[in-house]
Amino acid sequence: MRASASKKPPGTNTELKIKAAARVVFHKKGYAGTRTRDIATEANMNLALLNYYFKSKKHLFELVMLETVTTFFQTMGFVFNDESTSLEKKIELVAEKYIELIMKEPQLPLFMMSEIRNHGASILEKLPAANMILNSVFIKQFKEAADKGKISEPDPIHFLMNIMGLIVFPFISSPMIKKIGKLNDHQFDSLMLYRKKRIPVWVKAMFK
Amino acid sequence: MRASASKKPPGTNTELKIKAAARVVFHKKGYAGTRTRDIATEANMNLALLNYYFKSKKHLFELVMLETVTTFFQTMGFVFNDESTSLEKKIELVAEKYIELIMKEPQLPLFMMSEIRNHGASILEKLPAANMILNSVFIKQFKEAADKGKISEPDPIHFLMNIMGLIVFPFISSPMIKKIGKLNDHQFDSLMLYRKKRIPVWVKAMFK
DNA sequence: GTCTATAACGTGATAGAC
DNA sequence: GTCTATCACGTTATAGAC
Repeated sequence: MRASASKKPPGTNTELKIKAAARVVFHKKGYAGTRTRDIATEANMNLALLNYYFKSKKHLFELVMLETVTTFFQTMGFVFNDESTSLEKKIELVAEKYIELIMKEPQLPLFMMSEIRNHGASILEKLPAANMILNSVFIKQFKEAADKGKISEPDPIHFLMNIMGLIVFPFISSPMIKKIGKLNDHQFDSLMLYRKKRIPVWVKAMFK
Repeated sequence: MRASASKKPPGTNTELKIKAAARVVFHKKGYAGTRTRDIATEANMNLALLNYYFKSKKHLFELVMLETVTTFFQTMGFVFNDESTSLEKKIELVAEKYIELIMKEPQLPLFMMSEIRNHGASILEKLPAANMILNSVFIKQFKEAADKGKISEPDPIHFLMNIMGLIVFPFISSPMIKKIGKLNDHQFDSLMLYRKKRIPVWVKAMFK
């Protein structure tokens, strides 16, 4: 006999299954490209259940989107606001955490970028991501290093763009990369694991 | 009195207008997100004309897509296969040409990546892009430099990913970048112009 | 070639039985 | 809570007049 163990209501089982299926399909096909029927099928559920648990396709999408974007920025937030790690260590951790995250969910970056372009402002408004980053320990450490002349580029926005570009771009362009490099999925993953170690080295060299 | 100047039939005027409108709308909203009515409106045309000149939405899309992808890779092809320029010069030219191209059409990279993910293989099969790059003068020069120990990373695929990541990622993530950096459109463009000069420097430092 | 009207179909959502 | 059947609507595509 199982006691009702959790403190917060986790939602029913079917509700969770639907949301998980929605995540998979939305991430793969985007909002405009997914059919609610695809989600139902992916969840092994009836179509009517989608509208019973979640009012509409739009509402379900917004739930998924918010969770996805939150996850993405939290990964950065945890690393960037750790008082106990150095600037160099933070670069290593960001590369490590993001490459691990995206290897588990390769669709994530392209999904986020596409849908933010389409549904734009409204998504980003809901998140305190901008200030979370601007006021982070990371930025403070970066500016200190820049003031001491240890960094050749004073604007941290380039630092951020470069790190994230090196991490994220290969995943976004993976079909092309695989084609050009004549790589299968496994070989592509190996390259990304290799980059996990090399990106911090490259970044340090760039800004030295 | 205008002579019929061109050698190849350019298509009628309305046909070209429709295709131009289709490019704009498809680039902005993607295949699944665009309505044929949107294209007709953008072109100031009647909806029926779309199907008269181009058989279907899908067919029109494939024309646009092929032209877009071709343009994208040709930009790389011209630079990479110039026998008269050095490896270093090629890096400068790629950064310059792509940043200029994408500043004129900011939707281009995200459109390409998204639609290649969806309609996948079929698009890339039509292009000899992979071999064009692999057999390029650029790759030859890269390998020569690597053999002489002038480059710390022997696999050119990382070189390519890094250059393109530094160039393309900021555009793909521009809504986030603008939010995080509290930038307006003009300030964002200034950053990209700055990067046009800096990316070659960064790339050289990375692989030295 | 261009237009209006409409057919044919797909999709989001709901009613109502169980 | 779950299912089947169906509605209401938007969208692509075409028929047919001009």
